[in-house]
Amino acid sequence: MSDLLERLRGRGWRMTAQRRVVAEVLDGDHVHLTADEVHSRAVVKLPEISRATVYNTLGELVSLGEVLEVATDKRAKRYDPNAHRPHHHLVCAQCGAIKDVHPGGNPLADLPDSERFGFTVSDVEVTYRGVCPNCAATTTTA
Amino acid sequence: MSDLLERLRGRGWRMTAQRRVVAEVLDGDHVHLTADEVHSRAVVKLPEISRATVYNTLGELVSLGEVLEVATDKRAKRYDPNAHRPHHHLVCAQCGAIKDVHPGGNPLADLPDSERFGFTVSDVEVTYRGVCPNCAATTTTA
DNA sequence: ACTTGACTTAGACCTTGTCCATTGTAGGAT
DNA sequence: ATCCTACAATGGACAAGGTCTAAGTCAAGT
Ligand SMILES: [Mn+2]
Ligand SMILES: [Mn+2]
Ligand SMILES: [Zn+2]
Ligand SMILES: [Zn+2]
Repeated sequence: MSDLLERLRGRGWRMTAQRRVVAEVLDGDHVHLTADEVHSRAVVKLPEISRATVYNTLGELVSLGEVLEVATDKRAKRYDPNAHRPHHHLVCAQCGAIKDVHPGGNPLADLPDSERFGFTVSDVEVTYRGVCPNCAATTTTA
Repeated sequence: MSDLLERLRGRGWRMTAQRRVVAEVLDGDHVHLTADEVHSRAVVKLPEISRATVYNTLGELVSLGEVLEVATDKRAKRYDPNAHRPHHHLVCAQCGAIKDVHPGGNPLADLPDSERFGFTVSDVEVTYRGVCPNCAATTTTA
């Protein structure tokens, strides 16, 4: 993640304790936190950080292309630091757990011209849904 | 759509003017309205229908499997009466227009076991994004 | 026609997210 | 080392989408 901070400084980003903390919270694999989750975790490290700053910083990271917005459920947006490797998502329908996945195939090629309604199609987003091992175990035991 | 109303009555649904109007508003192809859009249109036919009733009725239609919730943008949920023919969506990134599409291929088969993290994967949702003919024309002219 | 439980209503309330005026500060200039 | 100032942070108001409740209404079985 210091990679990220270096790159941002290079882009003229003013480095502040708040921004550092947000970047730290977003470190890791399969991380897809809501803005409020980012805020809760940031508060542990920097008690006075405000909600507005978290939203601002996430918004900037998104515009800079360093973080992705993901909308897997129909509630809050989630923020995904894995922006440099294209991927899709696998979501547990019960607990909401989200994994990054890299399916084979080319879904764009699977959309015939007759199904394009004259659109210029540039992008496709795939969301797999199922039940995670954890939830499966809990349900069968109960 | 009277098919739908018959089926619902058969399931013990009490038939009211409000429910009839909501069902009417949701008739047609490529229909993906937000709850508030449903409400505005319903009000034209039945001026005193309330927002709460629209939300209640949509929620019931979703539980009954007669209407789908679609979250193509990150704002309001959209309600889709085309629940009996599985399909995916093609969305205009500029104006938000949504078309129902039926791609070939089998995205489920494209997710290798090594990318399933022990999940039982049961469903996949594909969203294509692009620019609709209308928006393309407007942009090139301007 | 009567009865009753399901349905509808208005509005309070919640969550997520944005906006703004004010206060604070990072980092270059001296 | 200190000063300066443009940029950043803050808290609170605001807005949109959505949920919940208490009270009134009505569809439909008898
Ligand atoms: Mn991801
Ligand atoms: Mn549809
Ligand atoms: Zn789970
Ligand atoms: Zn368009």
